[in-house]
Amino acid sequence: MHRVAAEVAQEVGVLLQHGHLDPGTGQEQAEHHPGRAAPDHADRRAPVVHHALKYTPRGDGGPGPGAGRATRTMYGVSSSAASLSSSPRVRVRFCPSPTGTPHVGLVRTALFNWAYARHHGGDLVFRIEDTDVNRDSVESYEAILDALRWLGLDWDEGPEVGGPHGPYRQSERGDVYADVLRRLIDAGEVYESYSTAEEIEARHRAAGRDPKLGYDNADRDLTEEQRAAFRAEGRAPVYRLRMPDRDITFTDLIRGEVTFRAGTVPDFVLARGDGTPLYPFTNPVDDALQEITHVLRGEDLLSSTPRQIALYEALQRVGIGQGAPVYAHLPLVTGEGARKLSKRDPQSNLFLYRDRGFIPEGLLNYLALLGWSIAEDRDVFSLDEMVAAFDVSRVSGNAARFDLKKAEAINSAHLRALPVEDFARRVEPYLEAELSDLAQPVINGTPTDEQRAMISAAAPLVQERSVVLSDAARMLRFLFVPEESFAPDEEAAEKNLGPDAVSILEAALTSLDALTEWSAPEIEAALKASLIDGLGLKPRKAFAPVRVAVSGRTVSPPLYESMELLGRDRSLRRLGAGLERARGVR
RNA sequence: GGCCCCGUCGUCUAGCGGCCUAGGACGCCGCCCUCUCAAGGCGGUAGCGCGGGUUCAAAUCCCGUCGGGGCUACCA
Repeated sequence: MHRVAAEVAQEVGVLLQHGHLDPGTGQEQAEHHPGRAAPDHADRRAPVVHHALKYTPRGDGGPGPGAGRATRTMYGVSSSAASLSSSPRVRVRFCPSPTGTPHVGLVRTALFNWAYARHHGGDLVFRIEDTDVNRDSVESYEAILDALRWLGLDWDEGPEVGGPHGPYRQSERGDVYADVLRRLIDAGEVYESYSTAEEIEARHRAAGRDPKLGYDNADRDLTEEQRAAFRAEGRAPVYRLRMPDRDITFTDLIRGEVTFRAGTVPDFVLARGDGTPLYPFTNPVDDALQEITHVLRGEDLLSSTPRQIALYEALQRVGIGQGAPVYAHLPLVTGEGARKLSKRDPQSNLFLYRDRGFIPEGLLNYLALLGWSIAEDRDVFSLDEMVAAFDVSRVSGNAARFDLKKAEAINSAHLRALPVEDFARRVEPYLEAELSDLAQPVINGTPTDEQRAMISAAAPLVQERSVVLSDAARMLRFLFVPEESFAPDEEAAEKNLGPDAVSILEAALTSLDALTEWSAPEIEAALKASLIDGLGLKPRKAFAPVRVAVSGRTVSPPLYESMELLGRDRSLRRLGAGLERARGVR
């Protein structure tokens, strides 16, 4: 499943074609963050390298992805030194927390980060934010890896590929956070706070303020005596960052300038009393240490940005990182009722789409449309085209509703565009699943040569009638079901294999039995002669019982071709069985 | 409640002061094609939340208003 070196190398080829640096965006970075535009690439890395070396990756790595990685690095070096000095190499990250099943919103974020990195010839860092032992699971972690591989979204640093800034799982970075926290405390940036939620609320009420205001910064200036007294009571502190007493403004690539007024963001908790680091702490710390330059994330995190910016500034004062990255807050993906799509929402489950037979090309294309458009009059495009065109500043700011119908339409366009052999190969697992209800498995992992030949022959008949791969599998089913297991769909039989069908099936059987050559054109001629001309029926009426008797369904591949593929014996036998049913014998 | 974001067809969007009697796509409706279902072809339906202002000119800029959403944990 994972990309082999050749594929990676191929993709680097694509990068070489499309990966020119965009001078416009480079310029913007420098404008938005003058402090970041370090004159010298090496200088910029210097303070961080010290830290990275101190915490060498442990279990994370294995060797890098060999040739592919080397090539990519060479590419990075070969992009002109001038552009490197004026705009630092783009480094973005994708940092899910492994809770629950991968979510389409999560994938959209991954896709935009991936596309941004590839467009700019930069790096995508994949980091796992598993700091909540109560919610994280290995199943979820593996599901995320599975999802990214299935989609073909690769990463330059992270689990399984390693990299110079590991470990890439936060659960393995405890000593990093402990050390950083120590430095922030020593520098007076962070203080111990002993207030309980009840006490904070009580203080607000006593002062006539809204009790829901949140923490009131009351422990900012506790004396050592006061702290000792709290400890003597057996209370454990939490560690809070001292927020600056001024407005915090940043320029969001999608939303423009955003300002949070001084005093509206309370001092927040970085770590529990026992030292357990929390997300608002670990996330910026790792972004700083891993030299992330651009943060593309969901709008739900917009309101935590001022806290993070304050943290980056504090980190910089203690010699860690280069201040805040550039932000782009992507619009939320919503479901019914304009609400944020949640993990509880069934339609958010990525694997549901895979199980139905969405293909990565189609799903990714649709997800890209949730907030971004490639051109005024176009919405079907490849990943390569997206990489070439992607510009995060052109992403829309409004929330986007996930529309299954449109997703299906985009997917079917990609499905039809597949080379037919490719399509046939991709149908195989779905066909296996389609047939898995039978007592004897028909396909076991890999189809036999004979089965493959049948799939290939039938693929052109179903490819353009399928929206998802499971549609194709369902239409192909009748070709693979053993005769003893074959039974028409009950509902279809009810409607089409009744008394009316007797004369039709008799006539069809008679004319087909007389054929000396079993081919689609011969079958067509025989059927038309006996049913349309002979019985004087409308085609629609005439062919329905034949279709149901042979394929078991009212929806099938084209009838004559289907019968040719099924073969003379099986076709006639099924027509005979259908006739018996129509006569009420059965 | 507070802070912040957003507001163009039912949905996703194009639009960055004149090219807009607002373009595309999905959906929906009709017709054509037709052995089913699709696909394909042709046509149609439908939108700038509201009110002020700036301007010769506003969907586009400003203000207000209304509406929707997000966040508001010792989760991420």
